[in-house]
Amino acid sequence: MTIACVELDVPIAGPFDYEIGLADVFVGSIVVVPFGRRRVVGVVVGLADSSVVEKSRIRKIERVLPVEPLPALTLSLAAFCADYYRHRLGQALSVVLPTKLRKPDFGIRTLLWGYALVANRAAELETSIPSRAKGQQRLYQALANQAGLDAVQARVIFKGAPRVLRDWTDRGWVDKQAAGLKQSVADKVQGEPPTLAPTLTEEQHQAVDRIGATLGRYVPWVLLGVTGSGKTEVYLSLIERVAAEGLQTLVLVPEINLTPQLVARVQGRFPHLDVVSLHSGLAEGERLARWERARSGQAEIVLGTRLAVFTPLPKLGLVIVDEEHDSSFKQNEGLRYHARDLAIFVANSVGVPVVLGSATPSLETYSNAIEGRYQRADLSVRPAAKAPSVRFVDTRGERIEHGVSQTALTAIARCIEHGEQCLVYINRRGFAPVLVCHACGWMAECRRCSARLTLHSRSASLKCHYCGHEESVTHTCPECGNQDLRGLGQGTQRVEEALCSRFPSARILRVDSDSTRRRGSFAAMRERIHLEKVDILVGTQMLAKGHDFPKLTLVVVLGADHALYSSDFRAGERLFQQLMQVSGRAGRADLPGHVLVQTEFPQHPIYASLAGNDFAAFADSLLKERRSAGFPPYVFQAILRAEAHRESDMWSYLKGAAHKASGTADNSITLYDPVPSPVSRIAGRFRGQLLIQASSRPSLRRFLSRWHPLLEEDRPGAVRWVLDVDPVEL
DNA sequence: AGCACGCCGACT
DNA sequence: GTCGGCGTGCTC
Repeated sequence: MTIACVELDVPIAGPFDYEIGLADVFVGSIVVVPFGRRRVVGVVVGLADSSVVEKSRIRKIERVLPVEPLPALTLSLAAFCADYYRHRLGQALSVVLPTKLRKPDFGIRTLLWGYALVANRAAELETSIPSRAKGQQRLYQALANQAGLDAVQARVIFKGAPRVLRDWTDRGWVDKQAAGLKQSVADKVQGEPPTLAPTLTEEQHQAVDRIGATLGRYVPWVLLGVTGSGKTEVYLSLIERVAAEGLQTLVLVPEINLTPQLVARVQGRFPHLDVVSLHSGLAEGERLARWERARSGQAEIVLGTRLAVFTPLPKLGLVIVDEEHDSSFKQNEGLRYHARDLAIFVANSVGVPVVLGSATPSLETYSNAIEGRYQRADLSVRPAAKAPSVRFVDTRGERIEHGVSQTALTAIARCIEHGEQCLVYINRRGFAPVLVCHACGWMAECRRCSARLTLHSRSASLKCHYCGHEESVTHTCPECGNQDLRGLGQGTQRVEEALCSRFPSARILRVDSDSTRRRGSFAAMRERIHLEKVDILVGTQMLAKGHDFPKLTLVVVLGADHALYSSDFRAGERLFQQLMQVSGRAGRADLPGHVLVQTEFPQHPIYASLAGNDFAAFADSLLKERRSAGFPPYVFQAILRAEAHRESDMWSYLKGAAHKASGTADNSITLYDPVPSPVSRIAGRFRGQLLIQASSRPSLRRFLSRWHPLLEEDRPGAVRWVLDVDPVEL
């Protein structure tokens, strides 16, 4: 075994062969190798006695990073990703590694070096030491007597040791080797007050028992629990059982500010267990330290966003995906994976159950449940509250004031009078305010993107949400010279202003990404809401998810209809999920909740299902539609996305790709024509896409494995392309 | 992807 | 005369 096959984070097909030398190298070892004129980190994926590469070209592994090799499961997960999502293995492996481990200099500073005399040159070294240099002599004696020293010991013997040892190493008298890792970053222990497990409801109990009975083998579960039914309690009970066996649980959560709450809850419940959370807000060192705790098996509970699915867990006993329908589990750049699907792969490989929890599962998951591929456990009772009543305000028959109907205003007024809290929820998608000329119809658009600029009245600026471009508001229409430019559309700011003037004495809090950034942390806002220092909350997306606001009894939904116009076939599904989620915020124990949805289409089937609080009816009707229209989950999709500065380059590339596809596809594949992307130009690049549909997952994979290698052939240099397998957004 | 080599334009 | 533009070619 003199050759290591190493995968690198480079866009060329690997693996690359390297000579092993003296280092201890295993499959899974993370190594630093010379590559061209630089040094890069790679992962050893194989060992061999010989290589087909010409001997003179093979270089040597520089060093092995001072961490344990990646376990086989992690390697096979990366291999699956590479194959399924048509990505290079080396790049997939790089995604798996914590960022700290992607740097060739990792461990140079934290590494503890060991020094030993080079046997046949010891005499030479000894004679070189001047008789005055007592420290050097002591150092030499120690090296000779102890057959080796690490840097810390050496320093104790003689303060100038590091310098001298480096000098001796350079002269070849002393050998330097990694002797281990310096003490790792200390973990922060959060002092959460311990909480007791509540008594489970009959339904929760049943769910725990049924799922618990499948521990130890791969069984995919859908936990369909209406908002407020206590899914988390089911998770906690299962985690407890798994931990009692000495096994680990992986909990995946959406990418939101909610993670700390869940961590606190889990830690509070299991004060004696090691709970590790992994999310994007962590410093690199902290992330690595936590990753290490998970990888070593020390942490019993690993809770994190999509990236956490790659954490090596030696004693995995259970996987939980909370809010499994959430689109933040899909990564939309680089390796375009779906963490929920990978969680299923992981559970299947290890042989443990996976629980997909949601009040509104994705149709993919739901159809798996009703067709019996997944087991299903339902929580249909809200122990703490009744389901909210849902009403619709037909905006065609109403006077609308800054986007808010009279009916809604009246309801808000009544809510405040009762000393209760109210949430005005704005469906943000494409709902941002724009600057419009009322004389000629001109709208402020981004010069580099096919998108309108969003008006931020507070900063008097126009911003492009796609390329980040920002300019100040003009007061004169560039088309017709008119001075009467106005904001159109209900941004959260406008609604806030309107509500302020209508309810001058009410305490109004706006929660969106802008206001959160400016007014401090999200946690502080939650605190205010909890202490009932807020009467009216105005916000988007951020407010929809899993917060328990005690006095919230009224939810007003604005801009829901936007989803009904969308070209994305999933828009309806997403709207329903959002509305169910946000309605779930309303009402607690003794205070019944009300939801008011403003719409021009009160009789639309989506709204009817929402009023009945009936996910099943909604999902069944959508599934029927999807089946007859030939959409997922009944077909399997991939999208080739291309972009170029010159539109014609992009089109000719996509047409070429379509041509290659038609030569590769069998009759299970449907090829569509290249079309412009929904935002057809971003930052000056024209974007188009080509949709592929297959009647089965295997046939899609077969097709992609043949088509994908052709996509790089005769590509005009200026064209960039990516393949998105199982796209979530069109 | 990086990184260097290389071959043409406007500058101290 | 050089600094620097990005085309093109290579990486075990």
